[in-house]
Amino acid sequence: MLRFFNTLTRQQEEFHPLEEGKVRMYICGPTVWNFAHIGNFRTFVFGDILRRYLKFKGYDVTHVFNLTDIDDRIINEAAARGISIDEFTAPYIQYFWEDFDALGNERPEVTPRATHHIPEMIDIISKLLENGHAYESDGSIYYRITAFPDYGKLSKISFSGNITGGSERIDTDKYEKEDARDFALWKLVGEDEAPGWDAPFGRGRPGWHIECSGMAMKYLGETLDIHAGGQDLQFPHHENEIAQSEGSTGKLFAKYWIHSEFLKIDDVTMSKSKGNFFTFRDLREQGYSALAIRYLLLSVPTRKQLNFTFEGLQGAESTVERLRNFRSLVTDAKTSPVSDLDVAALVTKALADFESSMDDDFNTAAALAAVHDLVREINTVMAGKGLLTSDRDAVLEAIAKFDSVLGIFGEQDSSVLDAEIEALVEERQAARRDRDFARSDDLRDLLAEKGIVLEDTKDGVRWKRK
RNA sequence: GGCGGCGUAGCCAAGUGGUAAGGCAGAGGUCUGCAAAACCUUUAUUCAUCGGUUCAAUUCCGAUCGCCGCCUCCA
Repeated sequence: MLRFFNTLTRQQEEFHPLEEGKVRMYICGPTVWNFAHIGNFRTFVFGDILRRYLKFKGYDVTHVFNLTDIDDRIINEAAARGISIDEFTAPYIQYFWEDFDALGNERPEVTPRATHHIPEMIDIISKLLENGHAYESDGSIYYRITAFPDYGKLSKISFSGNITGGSERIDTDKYEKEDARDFALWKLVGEDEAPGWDAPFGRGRPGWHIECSGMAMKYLGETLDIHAGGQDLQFPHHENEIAQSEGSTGKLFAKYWIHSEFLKIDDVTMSKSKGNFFTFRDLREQGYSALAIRYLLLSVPTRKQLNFTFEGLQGAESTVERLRNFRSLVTDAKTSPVSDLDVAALVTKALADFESSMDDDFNTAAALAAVHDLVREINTVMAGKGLLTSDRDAVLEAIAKFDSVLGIFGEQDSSVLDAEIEALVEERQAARRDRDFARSDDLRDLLAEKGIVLEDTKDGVRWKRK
């Protein structure tokens, strides 16, 4: 049974079964023209782990991932250049997906553009106006928080001494709102002064929370199973989504909320405002592999902050290499009629440990420990008497299962070398047989330059791509 | 001011009321022409500090110190 611990809302104090073997999940992505930094991608990698694991458990997953394009800067900039919003955002979106794919993430089923869903947003706002959860003021539409007593249930924010009262950040006179906490659903823009969309309640632009309610409910229904995103979105974004959605439907909006914690760089939180952020591509350009970056990002459970260090990234590089070596060693393992250990039992235990760890609120650190335990145990068996044929197949199957969730083993190297390389390997083998080690070492260096690393074993030469 | 999180070996870290997973790095060894890979051994009498509860606390409670976040565009 899948359990989601560390529940954040009153709704989650009891377990909501995921019905009908189906999971509908929604993740808030970044604004498209921001260059998502590596901390952003932690959230997206976890979203990917989440959907992969649910599929592993046999659920049919529908995953909606929103890269938002409703942003005043985008709308204004596109208008200033005389191009459509889609034309303006296309290169940014492409750039994002390149990184997303390179990190080994599966594409979500639905990746909607907010600007293509204005009617859905208008529909929700109209309902909220009808049932008294929203009001018009000075041409704009605001959400009436006093009409939604549950407001604050997700973030457990109490407004007793908070925003309504003494916060210096809110200038209550600046807004024509009934209550300082009320937030904009629809922002009026003048007839010709700026780009906007026509609505029954006037020409304007959506507020920055309504898009997620609109798209989530359009594609996933009025009640979602899982809603995820970065921790910083919990308040106010997700709180406001709940208010909008539940205010308009009267139904539970999301059964589970999962918030990814921030990334720290040498114990300082990475953020745009601090300017201490770097992107996935920065790390790639420094020579780190996508697999190692992915490994590092998922090596700490998503609800805890991860302290990102280059020492740690280098360590992840070594770890990923060890995992890849392991799969390669098992694939090529010479089978033996006898074995030192009950490998079938080890595999069964590793799979069980992996699954129970993941079931426990997606404890990836513990799940990885199960993988590493099996790797060490099987390496020991291979270093001893060897693997039974059936055991080798069982181990390879287990690796495939682990990796269907984690995606950290990467592609398996092609088993075919091109003829030129093949000839060089043969030549080196001949030199070794003749004990011409100088020649043999030269050839090994030459192959290394061509990206082929050789390892001599008692069963012959092994090679892998660097 | 309101709300929340964290402090475990050189580094990244899991975890539990009964006495510390895993990875990286380090040291020694096995194997090897060398290298690489792999294996074995080893690295926290201790989980920020001080109290309390308990037969027993790293794990519960309280206090203290330190660090981080949300409340404001960022995942």
